[in-house]
Amino acid sequence: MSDHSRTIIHLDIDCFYAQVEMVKNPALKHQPLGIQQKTIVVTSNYVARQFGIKKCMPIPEAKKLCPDLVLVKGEDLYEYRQVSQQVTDLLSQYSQFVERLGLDENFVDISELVAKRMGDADYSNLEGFVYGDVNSFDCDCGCHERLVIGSVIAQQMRNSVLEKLQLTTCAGIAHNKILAKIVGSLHKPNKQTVIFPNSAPELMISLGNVGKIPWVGHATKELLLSIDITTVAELQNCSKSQLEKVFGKEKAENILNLSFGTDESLVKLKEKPQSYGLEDSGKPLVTEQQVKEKFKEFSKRLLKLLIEDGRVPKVIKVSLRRHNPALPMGDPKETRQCLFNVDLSNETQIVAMAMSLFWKAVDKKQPFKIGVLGLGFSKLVEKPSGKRTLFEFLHGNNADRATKSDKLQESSHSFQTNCQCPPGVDKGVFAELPLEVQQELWDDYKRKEDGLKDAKKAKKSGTLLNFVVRGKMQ
DNA sequence: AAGCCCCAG
DNA sequence: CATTCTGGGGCTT
Repeated sequence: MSDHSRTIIHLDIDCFYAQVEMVKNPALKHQPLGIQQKTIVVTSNYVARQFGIKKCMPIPEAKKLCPDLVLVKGEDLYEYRQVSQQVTDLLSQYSQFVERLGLDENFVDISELVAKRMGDADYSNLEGFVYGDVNSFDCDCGCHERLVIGSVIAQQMRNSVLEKLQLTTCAGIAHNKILAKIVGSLHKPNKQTVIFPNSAPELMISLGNVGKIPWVGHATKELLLSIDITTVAELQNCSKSQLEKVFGKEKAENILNLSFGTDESLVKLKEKPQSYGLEDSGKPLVTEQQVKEKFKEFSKRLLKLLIEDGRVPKVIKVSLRRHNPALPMGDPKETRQCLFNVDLSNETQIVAMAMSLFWKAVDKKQPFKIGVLGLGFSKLVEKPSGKRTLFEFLHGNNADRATKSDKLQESSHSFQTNCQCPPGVDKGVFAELPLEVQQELWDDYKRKEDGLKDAKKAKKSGTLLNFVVRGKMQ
């Protein structure tokens, strides 16, 4: 018998972008509402869905189905990202193990909280729907009691999200992630569903096509098709050796397990994002100036995100897709990235780095047509404490005038003794900078070098901590 | 470390 | 107007 010791909630915010817009403007609540990105409706509220509006539906088609459809632009995800983080923060009151999936979903491992409430009479009545036949339940490991308590906690969680953030949600409660995610989507919107372990194989079969299994995407589906497997039932009945014809040993076992609703993967510790990126697929860009303008806009928006995050990036990445009149499916993106060894100093410098990466991918002498352009930052490291970074200095973050001028004086005393152009900085750009700014760049570079070493140590001990706390390696 | 692919919403 | 704008992880070099 597999392990049922955990209790996991999957929480999914109903039609997320649309709900955020309805909170901002309650007049939209009773109108059909679609969120527009470029030429499509990416999501819609439930009023609009009654008209048959679907995810990623082209605007003209949506308007035909529902002439009164109200459209709100949602290409800048900034506000959605903020509300999403508020939800995750709220859930963190229930457990340190909260894992985000996109902006509108969270897994929460509430095993500890459940253990504390076991035996409390108040927590003995199941909340919400149950998938499968409760009477056929036959496991005596205590999972039934834990999941019932889990359903009560899920209801409290959803009440809390509704009260504090005015958002309705769906929840799935199960002993693992995949089952929690699947059952949560059975009753929508604003409902919750629990599944007991013995109903797992039946739930999985009810999905029908293997593509409905979470983590089985297009590529995996095609590989399964190549060995004549299209349904979950067929997958459950196939042998591991058959799967190993097209998958590696590990992946084969993993997929077979998933088909039975078996999933040992852990809910990861809540973490800040590992990267921030922006991209735009507007009209094709054909001149250097157009590309530069795009990068400038991205830089502004990314700087805002990074200031709020508080960490600084080590890597800058440019991504692009060449405009291709060819067929719809493929998304062959090219990326160029490099170490970004200094703190972000200003927009101009970021744009300059982005452009130099751009020219690594695109031949400067040839005409070009860029369909999608993106800019991102990753390898985010904590800022050294105490001293402000150049980044904050130039953006006036938490800086009073006296401190600023003190800092300049400090710098101007020492710049001649110890200052070079740090690796990763354009030598020409560096030479143009005021001497005290050059010094600041160099100091920041040295601090970052030290910070990186610390970060590596911290990562190792973090992993060890997980092992000690959870008894398993992530 | 860089670049691509696959997964998700 | 014709699948958007993200973010995480793995594999190969």
